[in-house]
Amino acid sequence: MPVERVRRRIPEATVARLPVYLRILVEQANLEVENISSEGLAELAGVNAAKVRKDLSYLGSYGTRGVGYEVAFLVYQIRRELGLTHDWPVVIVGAGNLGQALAGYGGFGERGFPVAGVVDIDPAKLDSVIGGVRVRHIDDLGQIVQSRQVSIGVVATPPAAAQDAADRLVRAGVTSILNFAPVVLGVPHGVSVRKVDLAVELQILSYYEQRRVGVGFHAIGSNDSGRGASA
Amino acid sequence: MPVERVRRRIPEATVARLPVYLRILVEQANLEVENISSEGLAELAGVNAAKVRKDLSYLGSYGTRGVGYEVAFLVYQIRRELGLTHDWPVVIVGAGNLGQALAGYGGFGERGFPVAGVVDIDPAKLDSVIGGVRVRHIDDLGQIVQSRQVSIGVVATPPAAAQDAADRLVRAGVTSILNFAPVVLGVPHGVSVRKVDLAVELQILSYYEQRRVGVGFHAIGSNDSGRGASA
DNA sequence: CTGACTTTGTGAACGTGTGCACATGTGCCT
DNA sequence: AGGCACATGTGCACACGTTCACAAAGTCAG
Ligand SMILES: NC(=O)c1ccc[n+]([C@@H]2O[C@H](COP(=O)([O-])OP(=O)(O)OC[C@H]3O[C@@H](n4cnc5c(N)ncnc54)[C@H](O)[C@@H]3O)[C@@H](O)[C@H]2O)c1
Ligand SMILES: NC(=O)c1ccc[n+]([C@@H]2O[C@H](COP(=O)([O-])OP(=O)(O)OC[C@H]3O[C@@H](n4cnc5c(N)ncnc54)[C@H](O)[C@@H]3O)[C@@H](O)[C@H]2O)c1
Repeated sequence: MPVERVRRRIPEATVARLPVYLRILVEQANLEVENISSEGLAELAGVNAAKVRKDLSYLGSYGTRGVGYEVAFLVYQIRRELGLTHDWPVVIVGAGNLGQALAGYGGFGERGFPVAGVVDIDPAKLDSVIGGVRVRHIDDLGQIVQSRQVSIGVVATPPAAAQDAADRLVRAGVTSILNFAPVVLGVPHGVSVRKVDLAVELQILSYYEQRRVGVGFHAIGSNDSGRGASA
Repeated sequence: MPVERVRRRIPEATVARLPVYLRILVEQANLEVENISSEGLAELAGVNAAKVRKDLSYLGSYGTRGVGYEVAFLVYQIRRELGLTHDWPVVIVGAGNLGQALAGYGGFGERGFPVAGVVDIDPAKLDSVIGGVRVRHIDDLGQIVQSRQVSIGVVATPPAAAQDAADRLVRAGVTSILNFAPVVLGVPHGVSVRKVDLAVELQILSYYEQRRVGVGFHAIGSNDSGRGASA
C-alpha cells in the first residue's frame, strides 16, 4: 500500500548547509559539470566530505558509488527539500538605509524570493520606487500579504519599532520573519523568526581577534562555515 | 605570586550569545536597572535561565546569590571578555548598494566599530562621501589598514570579486573578515572569517515554512535564538 | 567476466551544547 | 542571632553534531 512516505526530519545544522551546497551545485551546473563527488563538493563548500555525505543522505540515497552525485538531480532534490519549487514572495517593512539596499538587490528575486512589497510608516518615504517596487504605507500590509500570498516578512525598522513591525506582520498573516533589528522579537507559536545582527557578528570577530595574541588561527563556525587554510 | 590568570576558553555558542546579553544589559543600565537575575536576563534574551547562568559563569563568579548580577559590572566584564574595551576600526570593501548602507549606518560606530574607510575599484564611485567617509580607491587599502590599525574588514563586493577583495584585505594585514558575498572565502591560517548570507537565511525559513503543513510551530536556532511564545 | 579502483552510505566513537535539579551562599526580616 | 526565601553556580544526563573508518556497491579496463 503506497502510503505517502513519512517526511524524515532533517537536522537543523544540515538545513543550514543545504543552501550552500545548492548554490555551489547551481554554479557547477552552469559550468556544465555533470557529476560531483562528496569530496569535490566538500572542498568547494569548505566543509568535511563525510559531513557532505551525511547531509545528502538525509535527502535519500541519490549518489552513485564510484562516481558521485549527478549535479542536476541533486539540485532538484535540494530545491524540493527546501521548498524552493515555487517562489516565496517577501514583504519588507522599513524603507530606510537597509530596507532600500535589500529591495534594490536583485539577488533575492533570482533565488526565488521576489520582493512583493516594501512598506514604511513615514509619509516622506511613500511612493518612492526602489528596485521596481513602490513604497507603500504600512497600513497596506494586510492587503499586500493577502493578495500576493506572502508568508515571509523582513523587519528593517529601527529597533524601537521592530516589535510593532513584527506584530503587524503576524497580524497580516506572515508566518516567517527575518529580523535585522537588534532586538529579540516575541511572536506567537507557529511563527518562525531568524535574526541577522551585524553588530553581533563584529563582536564575535572582536573576541577571537583579541585572543589572537601570539597564538595561531581560529576557524569560526556556528552560523556558518568559517575556515582556515590556503589563499 | 600573582601570575596572570590563564584565560579560560569560552565555548563558541556562549561567545555568540554574550553580545546579545551585552546589548540587553546596556539597555537595562540606561533604564537605571541596577541588578538583574539570570531569569530576568533570560526572558529578555529569549533563552533558558540555566543557559544564562552557565554562560556567565565562564566569565567568573560575578553574581550574588539571592540577588542576581550587578548590571554595570556585568557590562564591564562582558566588554572585557569580548575585547570591546577599545574601538575596532573597520574597513569596507565595495561601495555598492550594501556597502553604502553599512557605511551610512551609525550603529557600528556606536558599538565600537567605527568605519575607518570605504574602498571600491570603480572610479565612478570614488570620492563620494557616505556617512562622513570618503570612498577611496582599493589601492589605498594597505595605507588605510596600516595608518588606522584596522584588523577587521568587510567584504561587500559582488561574489565574483569577493575572493580578490579578501586576498587584498589579508595582504593589507587584516586578520578578521565579515563576508556578505555568497561565496566561500579561502584565507590563510590566522585569519577569521564569518559570513552573512541573507539568501541562505531566507532558504532556511522556506524549509520550515514548507513543512508547516497543518503542524504547529518551530523555534529556529543555530545562528541565534529563534523563539515561539507570546506576542 | 574478472579484478582493481573509486566513492558512497552509515555505524560507532567522540565532542559540544543544553537543561534539569539541587546544594550552596547571600540578604532580609523578625 | 536565627531562620527563611531567593538566586547563583555546577554536576549530571541527555541530545545533537562531527568525524573516522570501512563494508557495500558501483565503474571501468583489459
Ligand atoms: N543600515 C545598516 O547597514 C544596518 C546594519 C545593521 C543593522 N541595521 C538595523 O536595521 C534596521 C534598519 O536600519 P536602517 O539603517 O535602515 O534604519 P533607517 O532609520 O534608515 O530606516 C528605518 C526605516 O523604518 C521606518 N519605520 C520606523 N518605524 C516604523 C514602523 N513602525 N513601521 C514601519 N516602518 C517604520 C522609518 O520610517 C525608516 O524609513 C535597524 O534596526 C538597524 O539597527 C542596519
Ligand atoms: N544589497 C543587498 O541587499 C545584498 C543582500 C544580500 C547579499 N548581498 C551581497 O553583497 C554583495 C554586495 O552587494 P551590492 O548590492 O552592494 O552590490 P553592488 O553591485 O551594488 O556593489 C558592489 C560594489 O563592489 C565594487 N567592486 C567590484 N569589484 C570590486 C573589487 N575587486 N574590489 C573592490 N570593490 C569592487 C563595485 O564597484 C560596486 O561598487 C554582493 O556579493 C551581494 O551578493 C547584497
